[in-house]
Amino acid sequence: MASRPSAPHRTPKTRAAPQVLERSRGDVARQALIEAGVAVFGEHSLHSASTREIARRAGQNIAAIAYYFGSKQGLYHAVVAHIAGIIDARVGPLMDEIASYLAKGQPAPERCLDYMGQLLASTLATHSDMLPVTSIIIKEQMQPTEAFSLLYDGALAQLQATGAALLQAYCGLPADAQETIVRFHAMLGQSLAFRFARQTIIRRAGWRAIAAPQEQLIREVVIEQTQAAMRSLRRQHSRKLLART
Amino acid sequence: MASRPSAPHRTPKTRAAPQVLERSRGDVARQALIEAGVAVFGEHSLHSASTREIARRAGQNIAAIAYYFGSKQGLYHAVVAHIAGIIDARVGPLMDEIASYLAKGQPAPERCLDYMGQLLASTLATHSDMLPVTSIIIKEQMQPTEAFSLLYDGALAQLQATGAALLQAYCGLPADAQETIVRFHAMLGQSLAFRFARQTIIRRAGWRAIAAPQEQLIREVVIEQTQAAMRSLRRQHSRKLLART
DNA sequence: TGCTAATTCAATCACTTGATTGAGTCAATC
DNA sequence: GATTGACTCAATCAAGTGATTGAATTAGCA
Repeated sequence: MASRPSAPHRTPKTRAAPQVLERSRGDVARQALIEAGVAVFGEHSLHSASTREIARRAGQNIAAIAYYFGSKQGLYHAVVAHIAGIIDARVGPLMDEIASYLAKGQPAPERCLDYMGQLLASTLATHSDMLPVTSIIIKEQMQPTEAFSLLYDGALAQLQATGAALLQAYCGLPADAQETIVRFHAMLGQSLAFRFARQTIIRRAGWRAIAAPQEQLIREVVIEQTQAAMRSLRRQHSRKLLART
Repeated sequence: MASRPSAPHRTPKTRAAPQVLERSRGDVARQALIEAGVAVFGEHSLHSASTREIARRAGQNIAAIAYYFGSKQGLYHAVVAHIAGIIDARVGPLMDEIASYLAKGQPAPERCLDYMGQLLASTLATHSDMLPVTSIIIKEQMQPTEAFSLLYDGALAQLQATGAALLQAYCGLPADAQETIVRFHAMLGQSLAFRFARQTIIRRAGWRAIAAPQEQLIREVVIEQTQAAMRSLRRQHSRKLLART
């Protein structure tokens, strides 16, 4: 952790908002390293990814990693935070809209069904650009490092909460019940299967990749099956309420 | 690939059947290396896993890896083949039973529903013993090596085929249609979500691990939601048939 | 222009990696 | 009991690892 006397300005954390107008030379280098990091950490594990490879792809010197991020691990954390930002940019607006809709009270059942479909569809990031992102996420799922919290707190928790809220609104399940949580996670799994069990579906279906037409079919199926499960659940719940009176 | 003159006997492939009565000294060493390999390749990637670590855990000398498997990659292939055997041992008998039941013709709808539930439940291997296995599988899904075929041909293909056959029998979908394949993969995803998106559900639900009570709840939810989707699909199909007449 | 801080660079460090080697050990067979 | 082939071992190799260093370069401001 010894900082060099000539460079005491290391940024503490690169947080969100990778927007336009890159200012200093350093910001360009930082951004290039993070983007190269996404690619290389996606292809290799945290340990086997080589800083030389990352620097090479970013067009930077190896020493730049220590200079901007302190260490390889520091760069990795910046990469994971960057990914949380990507996810949030994809599904954040929708989640906010759903939250504010539900907050108004008296949600229309059909609207809830539709929102759930949109929510699952928005997690269906099968585009090849998202492949290294998916790869890093799943490594953190299976062998979480301390960087997992960046992902969870930064995006995944809100996704789970939104799903549970929709199940409560539509099916009457309490949003914080174990059953509700498990139900939404299983529904989400339908979508995740095409990102996480990627090679199996590609081989089995004889696809070369998962492109627009494939994603279209997947989206329809996932939405339809999810809504079927939700409708069935809603009927069960109504029946239970009737029986009680 | 130069073989040593004093050890020209390298086994070509360790295939399945890791049954009782280990004979020679070599078989014990081989087995120990494969089991240690499952653990270490589960925790690290193919590249970052260290042969020294594997040998240490197996209680073997490093040179034993080259001796028995030719190279680190040779050991890795043996490990993946071993995993395919584990999966097949878990779900193979059920798949065979389903296949022979369907082959008899005139399958009972309720029986099909039940089989699908059993099939998905059998893929729900959340026990901690299976963690490194799951880890290796998912690495092959995201960045397949040539070892992926061992997994796919050895177990995954039959699983997919069995699921599609059940969907055909119950819902009337053609087993080899894209839609059918995608539908079963999505259903399977409900179960896989608890193995692949492991850390998210553990955090979200506040679990310490996924043990028996958790697995019980997951199993019920997955089966119930899958059967709801299937029933809905069956109704759609019946309606379509009626409309045609 | 001159000064200073920010940034880049090649060189180097100690360390780990997979693989190889040849000598050594073991157990079975004659 | 010697011989043979299967197996184990410590030592060693070249190649690659993350990190560090101090000098060189660049940019911003006076």
